Amino acid sequence: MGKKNLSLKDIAEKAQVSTALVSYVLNGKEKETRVGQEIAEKIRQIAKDFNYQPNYLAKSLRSGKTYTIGLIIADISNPFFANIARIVEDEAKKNGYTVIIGSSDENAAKSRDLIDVFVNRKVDGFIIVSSEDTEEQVQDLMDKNIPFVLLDRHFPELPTDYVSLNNYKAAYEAATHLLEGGYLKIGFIGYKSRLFHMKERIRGYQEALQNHQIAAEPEWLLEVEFNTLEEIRTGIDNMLEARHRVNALIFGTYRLAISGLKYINELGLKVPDDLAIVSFGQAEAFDLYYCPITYVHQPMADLGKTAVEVLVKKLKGEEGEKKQVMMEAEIITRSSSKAKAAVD
Amino acid sequence: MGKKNLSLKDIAEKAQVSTALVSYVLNGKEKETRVGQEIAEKIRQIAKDFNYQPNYLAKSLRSGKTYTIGLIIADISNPFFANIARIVEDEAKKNGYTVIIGSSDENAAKSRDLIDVFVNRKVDGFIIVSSEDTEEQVQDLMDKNIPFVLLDRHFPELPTDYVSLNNYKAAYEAATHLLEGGYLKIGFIGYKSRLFHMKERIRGYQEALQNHQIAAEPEWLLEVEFNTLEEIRTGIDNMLEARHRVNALIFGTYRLAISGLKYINELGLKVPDDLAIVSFGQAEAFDLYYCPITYVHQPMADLGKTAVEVLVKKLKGEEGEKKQVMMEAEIITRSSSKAKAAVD
DNA sequence: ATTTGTTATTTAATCGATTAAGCTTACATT
DNA sequence: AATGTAAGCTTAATCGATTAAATAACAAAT
Repeated sequence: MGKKNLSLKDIAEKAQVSTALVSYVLNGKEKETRVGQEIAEKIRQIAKDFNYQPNYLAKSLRSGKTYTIGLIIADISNPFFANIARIVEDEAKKNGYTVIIGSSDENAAKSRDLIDVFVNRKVDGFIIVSSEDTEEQVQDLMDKNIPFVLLDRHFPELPTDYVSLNNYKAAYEAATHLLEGGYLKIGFIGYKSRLFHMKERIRGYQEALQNHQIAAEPEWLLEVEFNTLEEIRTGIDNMLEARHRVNALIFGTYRLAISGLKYINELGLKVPDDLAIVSFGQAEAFDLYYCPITYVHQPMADLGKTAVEVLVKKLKGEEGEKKQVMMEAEIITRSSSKAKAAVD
Repeated sequence: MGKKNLSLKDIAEKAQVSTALVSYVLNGKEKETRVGQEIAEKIRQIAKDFNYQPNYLAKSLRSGKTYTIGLIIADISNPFFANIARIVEDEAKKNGYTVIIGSSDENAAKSRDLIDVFVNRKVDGFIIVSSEDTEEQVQDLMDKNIPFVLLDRHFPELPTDYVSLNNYKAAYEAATHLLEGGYLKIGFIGYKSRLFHMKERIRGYQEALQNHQIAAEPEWLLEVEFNTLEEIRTGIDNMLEARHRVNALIFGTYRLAISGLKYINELGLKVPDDLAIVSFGQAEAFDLYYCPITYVHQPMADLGKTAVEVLVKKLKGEEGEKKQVMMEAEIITRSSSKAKAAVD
């Protein structure tokens, strides 16, 4: 109804009391501050009648708290991050926080910009999916005592809170799953990255082969710079050369899998007979593929939820030790990695 | 370096001047306010040395502007909205705005909550993908003089700014495309909704059939309440009954298409021979499907970009008439709607 | 009558920036 | 010498809320 936004002062005038009383009453401090019953009731009524809404800017300026969380991800248009963002949004809301999201495009400079902007806007804390070469930014946050939690990725050499996945184990299990299905020549397509999570996926893949006495050919590991059809094409061609031809492929992210599968379709290869497939991450596309794709299920809901929990606890001052949570992934087996018939 | 955040006052003390001068200089008003050259330089230097960052809360409280845009969408984890969100984020940033995103889940109550929260946080304006039964909320914003632009969906009876798609025409063309390919028995699966954009898609489909002298069977139109396998299954079964069997299907959203295609796979129907397919909206999954899916391409980048432009213009006071932008979709033809051989 | 205590309320500083208005100088003009 | 005026700064109010400290009003105790 009311056109303009009423302030505390307006309510105070209407109730013929000072702003202090109004503030006390509306913030549930009437007991401690001994506000009279009648006056309190009157104030409450007037606030309600005029639909008083406090100005959060003023509140925040005074209290130093904005009840806002900055979420830095690589790209909100990537379903993996979008899913996480949704969980974070919901969990944050449950705790009375609003989320500002920024997409870094895996770019350290953009990430720094976003963090700066969000710090200026006085977010209470950050949830960050780190990009390559952002250790310094993380260190800065620690120096400035700004609370944050790293999500999905972390830097093992930095003593930060984080919530991420046991990528080594997940990759190890993915490879083992294929090996046990009779696929002994397994390729891996990931990103060329200094980021720990990707390194761990590769290490898991490699150690699984080693522990099964498989001597991996160097061509079996492809680390692309970007997810371009160009690179994927060349890499897969390489893996398919006769003298070291792979019969299974693990993709390090679902997007790489989609690019790879497109090319595999082009080549007319049949999954899983010509090539078995396991991918990290889930995708709608995997369900619709003629041969549903086996994937490493990342517990996005748990990841996001836990990250918010850890951060909110820090924000509420219920600190404790560093919270370093490592979650387990689960292999969802579908036909793309069906065990080989006992031939071959 | 500096641990604590310096305020204007701190800078002023270090420079031995009043806060007013510092404010003038750092806001580029030294000319109008005749600040001395030397002092100005000194202030600038000190601000730089100590990496002074203004407190946006204070600025906003004073100016009444937060340079924040509230974006209300149905669900950030839905790629369609996530893509739009990304565009909006980037465009907003170019204009110096930060975006807060909220997911309404197509639910009027949640939508209202989000709007309230964002209004309290004093966003400068809104970009809204409206849910059903939110006309009142839109009207409230108008009454309160809060700038906003409706995106992707609008209410024809409300005189608001909006940026959306010519859904009628897009659906008409989609149906016509199928008709011209020889598919005369076309079903449509959409949502049961009072929202204009969905009604328009249905109308476009229906009028295309009419104008081609096709008498549509009532079973050909399925309006689901929710996107459940249950409803889809029953509906498609219905459309496939012998006496009025369809040979082509239009899906009203990409998610409906994905659900529908899953069931079509289950049934063992071959696209496009048993059933031709056209879907609204694009999806990664469509590329990977054994028979790539023809779809109505929605110009998300243009939609998002234009919405931000329109809103920012309003925010800058460069008003004018109501901006009501209606964009055209484009049919991207793939094999799922390949013209029938001249048999049948 | 004075002190003490309790309850109920107001005053005013504060958060950090912006900005209209006021105050000093210095110097030019009459 | 008196007046005007422009340059260069400072003062202080303001945005809207919170909250420690001060004050008022009144009852009970000394």
